[in-house]
Amino acid sequence: MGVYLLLYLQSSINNPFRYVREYVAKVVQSELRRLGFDVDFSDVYSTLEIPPDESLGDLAFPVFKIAKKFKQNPLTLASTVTFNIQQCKHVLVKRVKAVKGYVNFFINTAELAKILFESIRSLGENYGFVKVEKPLRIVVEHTSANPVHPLHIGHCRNAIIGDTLARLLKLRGHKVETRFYINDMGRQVATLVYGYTVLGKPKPKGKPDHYLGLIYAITNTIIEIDRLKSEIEKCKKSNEYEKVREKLRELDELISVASELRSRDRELFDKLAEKLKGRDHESEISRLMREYEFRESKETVETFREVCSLVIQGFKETLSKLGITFDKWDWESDIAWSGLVRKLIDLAKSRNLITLYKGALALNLKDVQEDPDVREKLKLPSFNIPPLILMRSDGTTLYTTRDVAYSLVKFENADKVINVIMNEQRLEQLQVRLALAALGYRRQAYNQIHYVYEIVKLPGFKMSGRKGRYITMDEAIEEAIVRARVEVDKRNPTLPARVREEIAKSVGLGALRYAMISVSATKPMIFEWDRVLSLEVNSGPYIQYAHARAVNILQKYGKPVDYDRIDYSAAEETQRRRRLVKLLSQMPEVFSRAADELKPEYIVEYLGKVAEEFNAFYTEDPVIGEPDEGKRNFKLALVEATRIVLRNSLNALGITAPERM
RNA sequence: GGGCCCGUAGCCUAGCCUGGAUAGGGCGCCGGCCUCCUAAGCCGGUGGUCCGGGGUUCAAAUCCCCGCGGGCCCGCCA
Repeated sequence: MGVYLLLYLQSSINNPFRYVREYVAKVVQSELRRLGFDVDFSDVYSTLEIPPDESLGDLAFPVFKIAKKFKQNPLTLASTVTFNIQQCKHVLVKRVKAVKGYVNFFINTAELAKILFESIRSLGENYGFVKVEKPLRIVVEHTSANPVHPLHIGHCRNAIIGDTLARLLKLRGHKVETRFYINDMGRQVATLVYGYTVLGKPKPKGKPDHYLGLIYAITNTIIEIDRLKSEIEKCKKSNEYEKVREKLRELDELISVASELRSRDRELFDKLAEKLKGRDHESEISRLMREYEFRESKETVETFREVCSLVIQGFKETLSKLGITFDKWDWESDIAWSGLVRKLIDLAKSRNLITLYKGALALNLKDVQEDPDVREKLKLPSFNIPPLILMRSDGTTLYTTRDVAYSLVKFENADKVINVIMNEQRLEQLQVRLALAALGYRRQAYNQIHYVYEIVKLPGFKMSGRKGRYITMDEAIEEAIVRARVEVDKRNPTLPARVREEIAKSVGLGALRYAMISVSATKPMIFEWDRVLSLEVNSGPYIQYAHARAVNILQKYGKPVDYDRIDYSAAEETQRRRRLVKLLSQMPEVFSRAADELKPEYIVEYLGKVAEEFNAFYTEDPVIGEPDEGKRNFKLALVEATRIVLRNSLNALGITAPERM
């Protein structure tokens, strides 16, 4: 028992269910050892599982592996172990039963409840957030949308995933830094600058990112149309009619895009079309890019910065509505201007890694791909990744090259870097890591995680910033709040307007955040208002509602819970109470796994279960009306524990827990 | 052509990494429950070739191989 006591002191107070596992694992291990089977504690611990049906038990040890290892009949072994365990008394174990090769344990829930309540009482708003022993410095780069249009619902998924990961890691005890990469050197920003300049740099009407986004989409579409038209002429001259037909179809599509855009702001569209007429777009945009990268023109530099700053101002406004902020905003151009990109190219030269690919300066990735250590650590696919082109013929650099440099910047003060970037960029992200490895930056190559998420589609089509076809994040947020407000007004017409508005915000934003992480990131998502902004079961509001009910009971009761007069036998009286006690004790485990494996959806799933159990408990087991004082105190403590678990878990996901709704 | 991701009831989704006991939820549909802590709720019913076929294993939704369907990538774009 001395060992158990020690374990109790170590882990029970902040992680009740883990303590139960350790306790049971210890019991199993010592029985097996007594029988002459030498097994590791950690093996037994990790083999324990929760039975599919609680009538089988609360925790189970399948003996199959061990039976095989020691050449025993699994059924007999399970029975023997069970019989032996039954010979001693174990505080936390109520009953043991052997079933078809499993040793099934029934937990003494009254004892578990004691530990749980003690933990809740002493930790309160920190309950569940178990810290890692060795904190890491972790950078989470996310959102990083091109500063040429407003954030749309695709970025919304990215932002919410990234922000949630950062929250989890921070609560886990890591030192987290969030970063936004401002991709201001690409062709896209140059295109916007081009359109913005020919218009005479107009002052934005309305939200700047929305206004500039429209200018960008119009400029881009007109350029594309002009390009297609000249290509069609070329093909006609060379009698390539198949191609002509194909391009005409493309042109048709673009013209309908143009008409959509024109209907959004006729005056702006016509003016832009007028100003762009007859210009050589390609060479003007290339000139702008050159002038910016090499800082050849002060005016160009200022215009690029001005345009990006305006859009970013819009980003910040949007993100702040969801409570998302960044520690650092990194300008791609700053990295290029710092000379770091140049240094990397020199490094590649000195290491003899430069090759010519398609006539351009490129990084040889052949040797690094053959390194078995690299192959394994980077999980390389079984095909050859061609050399990475570092520079255009005109001497300007490319996105991927600058991204390699940016990786080094992110790693300056970090042990690990997590990039939340869509699936489309998988190969590019792999190339970055491969390039890092080739250049000798193994630490960076191996500790950079590409956190992949799939794009968000609209029911009919794919969103496109270039075509101006998107649902903006601002619209989504607004709509979410509006929908929630309708419900709040219906249910609580007597509350002051200010309070109703606050609840509507909490519920609407909660629904949005919950929906965005309740689907695994690698699954494509189709955005439908009714699904994303659901206010029903298995939604953010469902969880919040359970929380509000818990708060309501405690408020109605009006006094603090009396933990000294609890009749713990109440814990064993109903299945519902047992389940709640077990579930609530599991929060620390669930949270830790979610943070360590970067899977916030574990918490979503867990919250669903807790809310469901609590709602059922709420309807079938009156708390305040309980006549027996000891039992009433038990129930009150259970409600308090539920309240804290729900609130803490919601907060970990960036969702607020309203006290009433 | 090559590579990566996804495929679980009419629809959405968990479980897959680390194989275990009758595959969990939700939406929808059908039927019940507010003189009692907020019905954004609860209870019951309906609905499954876990894409298909092989293999490994005492045991496969889960691991391996071969296919099928959908998405994405393979640019001196980002």
